[in-house]
Order: sequence, then C-alpha cells, then structure tokens
Amino acid sequence: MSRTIDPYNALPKYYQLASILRQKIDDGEWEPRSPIPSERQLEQLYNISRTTIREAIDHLVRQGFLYREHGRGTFVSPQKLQKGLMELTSFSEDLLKRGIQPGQIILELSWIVPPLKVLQKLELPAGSEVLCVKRIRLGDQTPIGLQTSYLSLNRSQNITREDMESAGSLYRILAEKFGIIPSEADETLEVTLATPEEASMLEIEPGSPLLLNERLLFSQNRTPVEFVKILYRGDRYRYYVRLSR
Amino acid sequence: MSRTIDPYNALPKYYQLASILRQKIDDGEWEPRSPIPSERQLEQLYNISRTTIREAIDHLVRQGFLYREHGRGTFVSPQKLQKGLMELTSFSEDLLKRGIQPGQIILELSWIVPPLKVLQKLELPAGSEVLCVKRIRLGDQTPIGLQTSYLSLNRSQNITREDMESAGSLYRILAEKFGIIPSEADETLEVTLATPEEASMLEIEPGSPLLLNERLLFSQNRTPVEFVKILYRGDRYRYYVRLSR
DNA sequence: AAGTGGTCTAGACCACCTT
DNA sequence: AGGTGGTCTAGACCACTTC
Repeated sequence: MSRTIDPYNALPKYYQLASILRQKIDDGEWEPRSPIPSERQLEQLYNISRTTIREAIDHLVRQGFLYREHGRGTFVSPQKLQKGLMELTSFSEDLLKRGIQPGQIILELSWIVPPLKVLQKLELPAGSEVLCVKRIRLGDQTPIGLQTSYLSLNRSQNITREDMESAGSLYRILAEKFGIIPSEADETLEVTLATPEEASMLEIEPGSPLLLNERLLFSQNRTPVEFVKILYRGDRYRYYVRLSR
Repeated sequence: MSRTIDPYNALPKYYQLASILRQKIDDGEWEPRSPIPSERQLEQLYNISRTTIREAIDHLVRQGFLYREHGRGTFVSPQKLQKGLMELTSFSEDLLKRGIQPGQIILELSWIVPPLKVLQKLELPAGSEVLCVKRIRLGDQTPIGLQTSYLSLNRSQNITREDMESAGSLYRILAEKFGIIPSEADETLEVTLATPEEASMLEIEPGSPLLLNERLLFSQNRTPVEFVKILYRGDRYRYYVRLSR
C-alpha cells in the first residue's frame, strides 16, 4: 500500500511526492542504480502535472538520492554510509548519527566583548558584545572537544543555561526561539598542539595533536550569526564532509 | 548596453538569462542586499515566461549569488572571499586560488593491486589492478603534502608521466582524456603523526603532527573513480570548505 | 519509431509582506 | 490593495538513447 498525494494537505504536492519517493528509496523498494518510473508514468500514477513531478525529482537529485541520464531515465543513487549530505550538522546531531551519545559541560555562558578578529568575522563594530558559550563536548561520557561559540544576537535574545540543557543543541534554540535558520557556513580545519590548560580539560597529555575546526555560520539572509572554534582530540575525532559540484 | 536572450542560440534560455544576471552581479551593477527586478518584471524585460525566469534564478540561488525572501523580493548575496562554493577543488586549483605556486614530484606511477580496503571503497573485486600515483605536492617549491591516488580505470585508459607533467592537474586529465567529470566526493580529515619515512619526504621532524585527508571521488553517474590519501604538513596547510543546506 | 529527460509557454491561484 | 515569491496546470517541441 502506497501513500498518495492529498490535494488538501497544506504541504505542497512536490514535497509530498518527494517524501513518497524518498521513502521507497529508503525502504529499498527500488534497487540502487535501477530506474524509477518515468516522469510521464508518475504523472499518471499520482495525477500531478509533469512540472510538479520534475520539481520533486529535482529536490531528490540535489540531495543525492536520485540521478538523471538524458534519454535513459532517472535512477536511484547507490547510497553510501550517511544519507544526509553536506548538512550543516551541529555537534550533537553529528554524534548521534555516528551512534555516540552526546553530552556537554557548560563552562561559561555570558555576554562579553570578544577578540577583534571575532568581531570582524561577525561583521560587528568594535566594542560590540556577543554571547559567548564555552563547553566541553562529550561522547559517551568522555571529552571529545572543547568548543567556544560567539553568537551575534541582541541583548533581548538571551539564552539561558536551562535552554542549553533542555534543548541540547544550540542550533535548535536558534531556530525555535529566534527563527534563525543556519543556511551556510565557512569552515577551516587545521592541526595544533594542546596547551597544558586545554590538555587538562580534554584529559590528554599537553602537546597532544588536536584538530582545530573554525566555523563562520550564516543565516537565511546571509548574515553572520556565529563564530565557533572547536578543538577536537586527535585520537577521538574524525571530520566528515560530502562535497558536490 | 545589456545583453539579450537569443532564441536561436543553442544554449537554453534559462542559462543565457542566468549568465546575464550573473554578470550584473559580478560587475557590481546591483549592490549586495539590494533587490533585483521582480520575476514579472524580468518576464517583460526579456520576453521569457516566468517558469524559465525562475529556473535561471534557481540556479543562481543554489550557487549562492542570490537569495529570495517570500513576499519581499530576490536579493543579491553579499559575496564573501571565494565565489565558487563547495567546489571539488583539485590540489593545484586549490593552491592557485590561495596565491601559492603549485608543484609536484612524481614518486610513482604504475598499475598495482592496492590494499583490500581501497578496492572495497572503489567497489572493485579482489585482485583488481588500479593506477597508483604517488606524489610530493609542493607549494612555492616547499613540500606541503604527500599524496597517494588510486584510480579505477581500464588498462586501456592509461596516464603517462608526460600527461601528468603537461596537465598538472589529474582531474583535468580525467576530464579531457576520458570524459570523467568528478561530481561528488566523501572526505574525511583527521590528525596523525609523521613516520620517519613520511617526515623525511616532507622535510619535517618525525612525530610532527599531520592532517590526513582521505577522499573518495565519484563521477557523473556516481561510480567511484578515485581514492586518495593526502598527508598535509600541519604547519603549512589549512583545509577550507563551504557548506550549505 | 518510441521512450526518456530537457526546455519552454501562458496562464492560474495561493501565501506573505508592505503601504 | 497591490506587489512579491511559491506552487501548479496542461499543454508543446527538442535532444538523446534504445530498439
């Protein structure tokens, strides 16, 4: 029994169709590299115009679930490990996907005037205050990383320790409390060595190699929202990303 | 004087329009964050149907040159550093963008049976031969990284030292000689320490921290084409990536 | 020749924002 | 109310692949 399109549903038809197709892919109803029904067939099957069919397929192609070959058909992508491609993942979402229990110890949560370099990245005038969140990130109860976030918010948009503890994910708070949806980010990764202070918080030897991840996050309208530095233990973390043209 | 759409041009109209809009953005004719003409206005201006207009705009939105706000308009994105987002950059393209002169020393170029783990990633049966390319990568004449590529090719699709030296970029050879266009890649980054052998080739001390980048590259039809391991000197390389939803 | 995806038209109505 | 982008229709012709 297959779901159908409900014209009275608030969700757009192309979106409903994309969900249906997506499910058939996830369920393995269609084999990898095998063709899905042609656009004309889908038109008949779901009683939707071809333009709308194509819009649904476009979404799935962009997300990497399907690929098209001109004159031949549309095919199911052979799915690799993760299905979420290039998602802007928060630390907690990221770990959950890998089957590790995320946790955190909040070291600091206060309004400060950050280093000038940070203000420049956030495109704020000198002397501006930002919300600074310092946390030790845990995976299965053991330290994995040391994270410092600088958030470009109004003083009225405050985040409390309670918010942090109940939501877990900072990005969920940004979305649900302030309607800020991360849409793009510039990231850099490099190697550094742990200072004695960092080492003690991460429970490793001073001088151990660390993976330093810096991220500048932009919201829907391309305004910088957050600058983050995360120091990962070299022995416990591997950064993963999927790129596409 | 503005370009117009030529209906007899082989290029699709949405593509021609996207180029025109793109140029106006690049030339600074439209300020960042200012609205471009509405879709109905563009319909009149270029005598193209709205569907086609939207297709052109869709492309530019996906590439990050424009953003839409429902009920308000379509706006020019404030461009950051690089304009190419999330591109699958080859090492040489990558360095050139940063203003560093790329170079290479080819250590090895031969057909071998690689480790099983590599064959699995390339989805090849045990015992298959692949083309193995080992290179020291240089930036301004100094070693930056140690790169080992395993290429899934037919024995008829050979690459010679002359190819490598004249083209510089491996990806250019794949594209021009075999019509293989990289379209997606899974990358991981982690920290390791240099073995004595690696250290001598990179001209650093044994035990120095390195950034290990592994990449599995897929072609148009999502077939694995190449598996690469690159060991970067921790003191000379920073990995950069732009992510988007 | 028949089937597939790629491009395009000329409409329509809706949801959202501004005035 | 009027303008904007968001969704949708029912067609059409073209380019490419397969038989």
